[in-house]
Amino acid sequence: MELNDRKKRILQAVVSDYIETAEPVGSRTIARKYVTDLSPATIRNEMADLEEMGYLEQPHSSAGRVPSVMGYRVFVDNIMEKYKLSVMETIRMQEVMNEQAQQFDKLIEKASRVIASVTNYATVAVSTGHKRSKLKAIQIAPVSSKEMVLIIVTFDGTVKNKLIRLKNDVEPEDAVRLSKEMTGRLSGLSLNEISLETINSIKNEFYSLEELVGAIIGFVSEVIGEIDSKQVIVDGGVNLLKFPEYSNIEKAKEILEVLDNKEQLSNMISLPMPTGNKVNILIGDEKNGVKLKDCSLVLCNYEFNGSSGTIGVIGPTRMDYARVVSALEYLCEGMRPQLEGGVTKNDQEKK
Amino acid sequence: MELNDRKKRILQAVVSDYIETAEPVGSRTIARKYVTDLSPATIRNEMADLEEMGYLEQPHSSAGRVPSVMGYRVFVDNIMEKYKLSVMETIRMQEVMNEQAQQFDKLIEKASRVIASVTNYATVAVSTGHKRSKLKAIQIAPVSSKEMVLIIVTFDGTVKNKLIRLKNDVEPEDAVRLSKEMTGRLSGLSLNEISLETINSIKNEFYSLEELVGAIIGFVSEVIGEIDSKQVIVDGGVNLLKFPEYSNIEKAKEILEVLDNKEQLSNMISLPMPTGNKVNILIGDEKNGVKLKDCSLVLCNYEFNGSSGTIGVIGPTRMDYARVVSALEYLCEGMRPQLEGGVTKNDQEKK
DNA sequence: ATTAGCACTCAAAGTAGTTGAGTGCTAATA
DNA sequence: TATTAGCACTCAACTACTTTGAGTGCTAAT
Repeated sequence: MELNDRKKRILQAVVSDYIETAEPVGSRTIARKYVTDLSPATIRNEMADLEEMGYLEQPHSSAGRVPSVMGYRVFVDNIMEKYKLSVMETIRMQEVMNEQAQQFDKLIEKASRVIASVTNYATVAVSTGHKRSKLKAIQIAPVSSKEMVLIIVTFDGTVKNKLIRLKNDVEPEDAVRLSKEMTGRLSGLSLNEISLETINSIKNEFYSLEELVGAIIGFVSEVIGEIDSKQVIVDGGVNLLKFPEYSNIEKAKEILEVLDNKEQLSNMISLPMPTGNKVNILIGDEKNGVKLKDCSLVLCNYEFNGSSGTIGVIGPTRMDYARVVSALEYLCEGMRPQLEGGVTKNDQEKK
Repeated sequence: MELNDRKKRILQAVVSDYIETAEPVGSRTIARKYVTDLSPATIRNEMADLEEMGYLEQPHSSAGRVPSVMGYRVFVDNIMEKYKLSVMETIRMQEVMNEQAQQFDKLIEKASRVIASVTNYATVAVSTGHKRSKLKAIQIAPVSSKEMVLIIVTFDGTVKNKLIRLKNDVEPEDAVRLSKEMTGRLSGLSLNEISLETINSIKNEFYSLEELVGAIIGFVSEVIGEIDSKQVIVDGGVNLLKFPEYSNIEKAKEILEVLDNKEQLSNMISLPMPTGNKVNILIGDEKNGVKLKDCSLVLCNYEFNGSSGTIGVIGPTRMDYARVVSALEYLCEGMRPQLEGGVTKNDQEKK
């Protein structure tokens, strides 16, 4: 049997209505609200076909139809129309993009927050590719003779700092010299390219600053660890509670617990880097080993000053895919490298 | 009527059992499990008295008794026995205290996490008193000739940084000079004592570095803003979902939404600085304007290198107060100033 | 090919009836 | 006089049964 035009129209009606109401959709409803040129009986016949083809399901024999995972799939891939973001929505997203464009880590945090609030689902973001981000500078800023702030800056604009207290005095000049030297030797290397030999040679050269050098090395490895164990940001978990699919606590707990488990989330999101920075939609079934039956996940990759990552929206399978996709695309597009005086795509569109 | 010893025993039984089971407690249960030397009938009479006195309530006429807010109050103030923390519990808390003792902001984050996981309720922490924390140093660390990391360090060990990009080149020497000068002039001042005049005089003196000085001033005011608008940390919200009082979604949503609203939380927690760093227990009724009827809040103040704050546990009124109080007291005690070589109270106890 | 009509299905909502944990009161007991 | 056994009473929670209505599939008419 072929998915002809009429069948498509009816499938679209079922999915759209179900997305809106969360109730099984009957033939009458469709005839009244969507496909007014056909009678319920005809629609019933078509729906029976669609069910046979695997696009629809019936919760029980006298209920309306509900989209199956396959149904959502073709809806998302072939039927769904592009959602046009409202002005308010674009403004809210742009505000964030403009505000804090320098610091990678903060940027993602803000981005997650907007996406959660614009889509009304939950957001998850991880920064991968980070690993490859190269060291730009190591700075030692003396606070007092025994206290230093260590700073590591990478090429993507991530800044990590640590306040340390030393037992021995260190002259500010020495600190400056050391940081210059370390920056010189280590700059351009990716964080995990820094070898023990390099470190040791610095250690030998600055044997008088042994304690400080030790602290720096400790900090560097700490930062490597931190950056490698990708940062996972979650926002908008509570949003999900307003959907009827989570009105029973067990379901709600299930998903909120997943959102609380950064480890698991990271696995779920970061494995399946799909094509370019197109959005990728995972529906229903198990996603990367994490089983969240009735959830969908819309993922989008972003890039920013050489670092990249994935930001995703988690919600019920009955998610407003069109809106979510548009929002994510707009945001990720707007997050492309912001070089000095650079113009992002969204800016251009506005003109 | 007087709250004699026998009544106290029975009240204790009711509260303890209700805390454990979340079910109304009947006279038989008490006679079997707690007050074995009295018959159910006698206990019934006493319970009727306790109800008349306002310490107990009946959900309906043929149910057992449940503690009233007043009942919890006297339980907490006069009846409850101190809970002795298990070794595991103390170890878990100490690990955190020792690990990241230098940086104030990170410390509180970790502390919240442990408390949530040790108590199995939700934790909320704010850092107040921060406002009074004094500026220790302003550092400018050049990354390249056009990029600088600005760093502000306060006396309590808070470090804030920001990566900025300038239009004009700045010589590293100038940056060093400027940061020395600014540290010299501003160090020791609390963040909101920094006056416009001081700022302007620096601006005049370093007119050639106008852009950089401008950026720094912007950053300083940003940091003041950030520190004044207290940082609110929340953890363990999902923990609450396992309690039957939140098995209906509306209730769950209500409390999780409060936990999501940092503004509201901050008001709820930070207003009622009670005596010293003793714990303070708010039961049931409205707390500082936020109405969360069936919740209790156990608060404890901490101090750390001159900054202070409040950490609190939120849970159902039927909370294991004794355990929560002990955990909070232990933790806040352990968080006292960690000066070089200093010994905290908990360390001493161990010996 | 479409549709009106009708019998059929089944979850959800409503209606009793039953059960059992718990109470309060009274009269017997230590 | 304080305690307790005994008993009638209450009421949420559970079960079993009925009703309702939205929705279906099939058939015969258009």
